[in-house]
Amino acid sequence: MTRKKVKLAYITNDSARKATFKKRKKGLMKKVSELSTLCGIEACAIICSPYDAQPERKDNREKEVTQAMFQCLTGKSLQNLNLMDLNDLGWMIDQNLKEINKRFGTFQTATTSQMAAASMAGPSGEHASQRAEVQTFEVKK
Amino acid sequence: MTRKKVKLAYITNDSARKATFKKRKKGLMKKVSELSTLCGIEACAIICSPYDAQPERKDNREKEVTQAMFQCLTGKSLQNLNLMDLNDLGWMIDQNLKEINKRFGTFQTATTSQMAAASMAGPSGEHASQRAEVQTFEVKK
DNA sequence: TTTGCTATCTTTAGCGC
DNA sequence: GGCGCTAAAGATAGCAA
Repeated sequence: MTRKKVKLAYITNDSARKATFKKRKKGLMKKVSELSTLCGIEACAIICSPYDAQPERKDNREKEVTQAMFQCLTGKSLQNLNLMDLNDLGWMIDQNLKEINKRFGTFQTATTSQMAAASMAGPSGEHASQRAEVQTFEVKK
Repeated sequence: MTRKKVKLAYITNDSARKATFKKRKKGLMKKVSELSTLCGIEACAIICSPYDAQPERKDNREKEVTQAMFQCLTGKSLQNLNLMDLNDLGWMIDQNLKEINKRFGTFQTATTSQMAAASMAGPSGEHASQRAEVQTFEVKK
């Protein structure tokens, strides 16, 4: 039982990697929660994971998604957002910022838009199926 | 040496709380890093902290800041952003979104803007001195 | 596949400097 | 204030069912 000390390298075995991911994600969530409670601060972890894939959902969730996003960035009320889905977050941000950029070429978020669109588009538009949770929140790749 | 088991509650003693914060933040960063390496995923932690305050810096850092923000949200290249400053992140988002809202009352980010502005403004505009790091990144309150 | 177990490894609270 | 130490508490790899 737990003979080896951890070799800090990518776990090539699929099931072993997923098992470790699940255990360590749980532990990480607990750590984040404890740090928040003990020190009276807000904290969250963002984990971009290939797991927890779901069928696409394209319904309108902009309000929930953006609220979660900004609560995360501003560190407020994260405890209330546990496990909230952030499906299509990437797609939404991408579309919003492309729209902003299109209408405001000289607006100060123009570089943001371009950069975000570039970083999120990827080679094959895989941003359309992102999925996430807050505290600890995951983004489906 | 470590006689008590942790009482999961706010540590009222100032120096003890800060000491615990520092130790646990370090541990959390290590956990995040390990999870990322072992499972081949991108991850970051966002810690909103009252510590590490700095004199205000108002220079133009929008590009860096927004790049870090979106890399964080999209889970790309986080390893390259270790300890990058995100000074004035909150202020910038606030201003950007207020501007967007002002020009696009019916734009789909309008609710985002209002919510974000409300949540970040606070009672006394303290968002002007935010400071942050990525992986694990902190936001000065 | 998931759940439970636990020996072993890792983190960290409490101290002394 | 910070750093180093140590033992208790906590996390988890490997296995069983």
